[in-house]
Amino acid sequence: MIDLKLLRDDPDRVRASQRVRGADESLVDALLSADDARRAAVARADRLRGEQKALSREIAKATPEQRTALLSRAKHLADEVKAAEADLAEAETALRAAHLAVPNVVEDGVPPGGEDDFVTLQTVGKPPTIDAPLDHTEIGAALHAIDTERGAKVSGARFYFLTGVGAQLELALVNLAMEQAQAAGFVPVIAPALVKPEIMEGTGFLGAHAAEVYRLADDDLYLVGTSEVALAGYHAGEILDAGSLPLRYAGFSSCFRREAGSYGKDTRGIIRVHWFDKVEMFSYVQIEESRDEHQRLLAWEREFMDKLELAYRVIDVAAGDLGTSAARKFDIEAWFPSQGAYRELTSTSNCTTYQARRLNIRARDTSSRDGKPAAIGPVATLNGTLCAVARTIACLLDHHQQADGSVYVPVALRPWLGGREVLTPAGG
RNA sequence: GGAGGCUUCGCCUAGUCUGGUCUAUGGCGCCGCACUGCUAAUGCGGUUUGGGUCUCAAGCCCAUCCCGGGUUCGAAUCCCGGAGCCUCCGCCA
Repeated sequence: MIDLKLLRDDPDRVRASQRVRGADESLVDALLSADDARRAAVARADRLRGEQKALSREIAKATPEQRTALLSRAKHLADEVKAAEADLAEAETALRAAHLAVPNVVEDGVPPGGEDDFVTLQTVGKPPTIDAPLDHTEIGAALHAIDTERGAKVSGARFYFLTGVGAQLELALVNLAMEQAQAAGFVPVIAPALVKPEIMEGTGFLGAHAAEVYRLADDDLYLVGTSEVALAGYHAGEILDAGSLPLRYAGFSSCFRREAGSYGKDTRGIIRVHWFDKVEMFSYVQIEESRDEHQRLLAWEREFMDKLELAYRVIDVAAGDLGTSAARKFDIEAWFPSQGAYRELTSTSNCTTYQARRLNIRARDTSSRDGKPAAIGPVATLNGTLCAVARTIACLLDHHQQADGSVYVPVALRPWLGGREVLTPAGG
């Protein structure tokens, strides 16, 4: 949810944000009038409740003779209070709906436009040149590392088994990612993959992308599409000590996505699947720190790409392609030789205070008190992929394939793969 | 899955039976001030959170006793539903 105070003080800024997103500007005015309506309803309900309180105090002190007269007045007033409270509840519901409909205000400098209007910030490394490259499905099959046929037999389309060196690769990547995160000061976390509706809603995944999310109807729980959800919910409803910020967590969990509406896209292999494991970075920081933290998350993502010895580019995602919660987003896209294209491997978003407002996560600043009450305000939350395992494996096999059918193993991964420098097809 | 107990403003706690200055008690912690020639002791004051109003300062007002309903002029207190925690039984990796 955006800051209503900002909206009242500077509605044009919010309108401008809607414009670069290609979103509906009239939502801003709808929110403004819903805000006015709620405040009017609050004023009226508060006034009536005040009268009611005063009157009921009189009744408590009144003599039995006075009481009868006061009671009839009080009964009438109670009806009015009830009606005013009903109006207020309605106004609050309307405000919340209007509030949720407005996405985060984009950061200055975000490229305007849609999916294809990203700006490439940096290109790193040289894409390998291989004649007639195989794709990761073929390589994975030859290595007996990826079995999508049996994945389909057991669980359906977009499921897979990682076997042998494929399973080892997952563990190697997770270990490498967790080791790097811990060295950078992240608290390692194994997070639940099932969450309650209010947490899923608070992180913004039940809005426009609700169809992407698996729901367990019998238990009213949702399967997370990323551990961002659990890591954001971790401090929901809490007031953090500002002195303890930044708080950084590296969460490992399975991720589940229905991939509704992506039929026919990446149907081969494990680039786009219903389930995969992921190591996700998540930071809670003061709002003034959020831009710098975003750069740090990007730097840690790049560090990981460098360890995997991949050629990649960093893109500044255009406003229209940002999620609801994000004020800015950087993606890292690595080179897939078999596709002759850069494909997204990681993504980092600065959600500023938008997500924290929804989840009611605040910080108390006790540093500059001088007898004054401590300042309390929402924190900024940021997230970034460190390693989305399945897609990263797909990229590694594709990117590091050799002419002889073997796959080069990046130096950083070798300690977890028995020191192997190449992966060789069985029997080849 | 079955039975019982518990949930109060950071933590602990009084209050719930018997509805009305509960405008929520006390302790700890924390903040400020005073005093003693030092951050210890003592004394005094302050200390939930959100919202409304406003010369966005003080003040005033409203809400908030796990959550949601209900009864009532009036609910921390009574009734119904739900959540979480604990104990025991059952089941289970």
